[in-house]
Formats: sequence, structure tokens, C-alpha cells
Amino acid sequence: MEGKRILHVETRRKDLRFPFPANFAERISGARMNHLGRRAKYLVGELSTGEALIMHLGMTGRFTVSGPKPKKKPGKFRHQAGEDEKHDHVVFEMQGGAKVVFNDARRFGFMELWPAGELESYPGFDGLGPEPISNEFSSAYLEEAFEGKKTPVKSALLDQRVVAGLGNIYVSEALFRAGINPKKLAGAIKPDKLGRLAVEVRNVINEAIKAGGSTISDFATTDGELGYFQHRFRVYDKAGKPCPTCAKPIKRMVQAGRSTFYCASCQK
DNA sequence: AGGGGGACCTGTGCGC
DNA sequence: TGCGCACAGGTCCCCC
Repeated sequence: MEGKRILHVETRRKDLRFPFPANFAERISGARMNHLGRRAKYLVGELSTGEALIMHLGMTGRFTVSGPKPKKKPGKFRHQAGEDEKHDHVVFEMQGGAKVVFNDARRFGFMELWPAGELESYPGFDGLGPEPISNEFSSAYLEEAFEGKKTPVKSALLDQRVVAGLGNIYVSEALFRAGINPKKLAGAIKPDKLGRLAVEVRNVINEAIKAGGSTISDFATTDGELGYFQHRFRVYDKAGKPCPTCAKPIKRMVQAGRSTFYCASCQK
């Protein structure tokens, strides 16, 4: 999409999680997407009209690109554009012939328009913490952010104001690798452990990106390929399975309404 | 300040 | 085969 004009856009219903912006199609049709970037879990397309197209995938949102660009050999278990039309909610036709389809069964995703020059004031960005793979995210940063915090470290890492972009899977995985019990209060973790945590958060994210993401049920990359990082989960969704380190069964618990997976023996 | 609970919405997998 | 329930990647809101 980057560098191309949006020739046509079709919204197949009036809302996703929120209603589409007023005159959505008119406001973005004909615009050139000068830049497509990301902040936390938000996609940000800066348009030649001066507006930014802000998009969020929610839980099940997915973009699939199809069109004249030759595709790789189809894999066995790919998601193709148009194979689930019932949940194809938005179709962008791009200059050059590519078709970009947004599919989202649960519709927790959304699209919004915001003045590109005032992105700092976009409500979704308010108070966001640093990106986990930025230089700003470090042992020293975690010490400061966790200082005096009485919340369990699992909840602290899921809090986008502490670090922006970690989700439920990667928090469990990072805590396991760092050997930290998810129930441990954030403010009570020793600096050396926080150093390890900062490193492991980064490792998990970088490895997951390299593996093409994690497919639990329906995640796919934009060319329809499934992710592979789920094969490298050490604890997530592994309740009852042996811990890869000590072979004791992995446990599942619920914290702040979300599942946490951990090894009670390796994570102290 | 945190936790708990619920909301949004649809699909899937399980026990019976 | 069908029913009812639990649960799922995210975020937001209200109440205690």
C-alpha cells in the first residue's frame, strides 16, 4: 500500500468495533498512502490528504493482499483472500492492481481517520510506553517503570502504558524465559532479574517476528502464510504438558481475566 | 492504584 | 447430531 494510491475502497458493513468514520470511503479514495507504519498494535497509514488511516486488528483481524503481484507457491494451510467472504469487511483496491482485504470475524478491530499532523493526540496513543524492541526499553527503564508497583508482573507487562505492543502470548513466554513467576509483584523484582526480563521480552518478540507470527486459529500474514512461532511456545497454551526445562506440568491460571501459563518450579 | 467483572462479537472444541 | 458451556490474539468501562 505504501507509495500507492487508494483507487477505491468498499466497506461491506457500517461498523467494525466502532462505526466507520463519516464519509470514510470518500475521504480516503484517491489518496496516496505516503507512509505505512505502526505504533504499538496500531497500523498508521499517512495519506496525501493530510489524514492518517489508523487501523487495529483486535483479536481476529487480518489483512490479506492479492492481486497481480506473483505469489509464492501456495502452502497447504493458507488463508486466501475471499475464502471467508462473510467476514471480509473492507476491500481496498490499490494503484498497481493489488487488492487488500480486511477480514475480522469477531470485529474487535477498527479503522479511524485522524489528522496526520496531530497523531500525538490520538486517544489510542495516549500514555503508551516504549516499544519493546526500541533502545528505550531496557533494564533501567523497567526498574523505573516497576518501582513501587504492586501489580503482578504479568499484568504490568500487558499494560500498554508500561510497554507498548506485548500481548497475552508473549508476556507468558517472556516471563518463562526470564524465570519470573507471573504472580510476583512488579515492584518486588530484583534489578538483575529485570535485566534478564528486558532481554527475554526482546528475544521473544524478535523471534516471533522472524517466524512470521503465531497462528493459534486464524492468524495469517498478508500473503496468506500461517505463522510458525506457535511451534516454539514453551508455556503458552501448554497446561498439563511438561515444562521444557524441568518436565513438571505447566500450569494455567487466570490473572485480570486473561490466561497465564507458567512453570511454578522454574519461575520464582 | 489494583483487582474483579463485564462489555463488545463470532467461532470452535469439548462433554454429555 | 445437537445442545450448552468455556474459551480465544485486545481494549475499554464501571465498581469496589
